[in-house]
Amino acid sequence: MTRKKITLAELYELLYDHLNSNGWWPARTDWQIVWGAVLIQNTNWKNVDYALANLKQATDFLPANLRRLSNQELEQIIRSAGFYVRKAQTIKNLCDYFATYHDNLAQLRMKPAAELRQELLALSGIGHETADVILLYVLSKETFIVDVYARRLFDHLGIVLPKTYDAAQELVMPDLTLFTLRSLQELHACIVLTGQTFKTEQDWQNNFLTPYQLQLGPRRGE
DNA sequence: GACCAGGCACATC
DNA sequence: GATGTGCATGGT
Repeated sequence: MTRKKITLAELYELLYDHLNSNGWWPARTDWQIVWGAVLIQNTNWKNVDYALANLKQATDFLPANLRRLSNQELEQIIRSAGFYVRKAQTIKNLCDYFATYHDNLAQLRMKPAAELRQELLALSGIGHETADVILLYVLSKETFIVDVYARRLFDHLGIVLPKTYDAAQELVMPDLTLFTLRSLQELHACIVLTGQTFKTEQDWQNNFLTPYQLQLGPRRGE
């Protein structure tokens, strides 16, 4: 059977209508999002939740308080999230970075997205995905997060994304012009939710997305 | 007990 | 640039 071709915007509408995304990164404050973005790297949310609860207790998520902790202390606080030596160092690196802006996120948001991305990627422990999470949810920059959930969903909709992060993102980027910051956050939330909703191959075989096939817009310069 | 979960840096070819 | 490996916990 042939599947109906839909655009990314149409896919977003389908996801929005069928899933209760409640649309946000699960966190109350900007700082909590930043630390959560690091802690979630190759881990599950439950383990991260334990670590975040400890971190809130110890620091209220404030960078100024985090800086007072030794690496060893921080490691024990976030231990449950796994890879804790590296993640503690990464959080410290972010603290140093934010310190150069006096922990003023409003000031950071005034800088261009490309510049911010470059600065974040220069920090050890911050890769493309983590940088994009911080850009999209904390620094109010419009971007598309290429995570395993996005790859999996696109795959089931007939599009295998390129292996390298930049190439994958570039392929999706032209279609993002129709999205607002808020809807891009919602889109990512919905995509994550598909991954959490459809776990087995069976789940993917028969669901509200089955009749559709994604068609992305032309790439720049083609 | 094996396998997995919203990565990343580094070594090697 | 592509591919392989170590990092570590808690749930199923």
